[in-house]
Amino acid sequence: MDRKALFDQAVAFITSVHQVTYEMTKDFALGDITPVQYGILEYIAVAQPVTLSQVSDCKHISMPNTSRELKKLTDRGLCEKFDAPDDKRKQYIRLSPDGQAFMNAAFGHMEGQFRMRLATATEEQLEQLSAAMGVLQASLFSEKS
Amino acid sequence: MDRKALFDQAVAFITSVHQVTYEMTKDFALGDITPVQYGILEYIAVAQPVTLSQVSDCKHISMPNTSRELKKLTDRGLCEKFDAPDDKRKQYIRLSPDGQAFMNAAFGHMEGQFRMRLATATEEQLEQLSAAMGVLQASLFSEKS
DNA sequence: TTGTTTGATTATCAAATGATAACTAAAGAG
DNA sequence: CTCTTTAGTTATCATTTGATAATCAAACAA
Repeated sequence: MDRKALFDQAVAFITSVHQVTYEMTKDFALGDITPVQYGILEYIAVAQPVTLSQVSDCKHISMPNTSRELKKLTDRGLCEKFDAPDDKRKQYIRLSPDGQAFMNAAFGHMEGQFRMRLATATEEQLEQLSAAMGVLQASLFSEKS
Repeated sequence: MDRKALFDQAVAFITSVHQVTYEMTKDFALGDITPVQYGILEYIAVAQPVTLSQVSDCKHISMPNTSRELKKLTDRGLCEKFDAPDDKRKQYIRLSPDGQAFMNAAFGHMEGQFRMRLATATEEQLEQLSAAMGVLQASLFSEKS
């Protein structure tokens, strides 16, 4: 198989994923939440409870900046910090009820877009889709390295 | 098929794609080119020649800001503007030789990462991969809407 | 115990990005 | 020929984001 052609296909594919992700999320009102803050909330939503260091590592934001943004978010009542029982240096973070509601709305919006895109798909096509994502995530887009 | 589960899988998948894309590109030296500027160059590379308006539309940057960033890039000798023969209002943009060299290096780096990830894959797996990307791009990540 | 590492905070600064208004010139519509 | 729209530019401003230094307390290692 032609690896160069496969690479070109992968570039086009990645571009499409980014493009479609943008289109599926752009018309959700962030209010006064900045894109970076939204990314943090999204990460907390799927991984909570998390420490500040985890947010810093996973979202590639320096600790001082992570601390700053997270302070803003807690001040706005979207998430809560609580001490780790084992290590008094650590702080865990989770979404507050307001934060949960916000993220539920965000994910709900995304899911709506998602369903629209797949509205006309047959059962068989959905199975194919799931299988295709499985294949890709097991190989090209695995995060083990 | 459970659509909610499929949605969750899609969210995880999209996250992985973004994550891996970041990891494949992060250690390429941008020099004094900013991320937004890099995105513009990448777009020009695959779509050249393009007008300013096209860049603005596709990269979701307002015309004034597109004009500003493109001016910086042409000043640095990475791309060139030339008048459209048919419409004197339009300006086409293409990469300069330096810009081409830069983007060749960038794509070369990405391709290296890409090959590393697929180094142990069998011929059959590569075929599967290509097919999987085809399936996804034809359904979930099509950009027709 | 002393020194070092880790987790987090605050303060400050610089740079990148986004937004808006005002403007020019060419093209197109009536 | 006007009027409007399109393509692009310049200038300016606010905000967001990234980067760095200095600090603190707890944990850990010698």
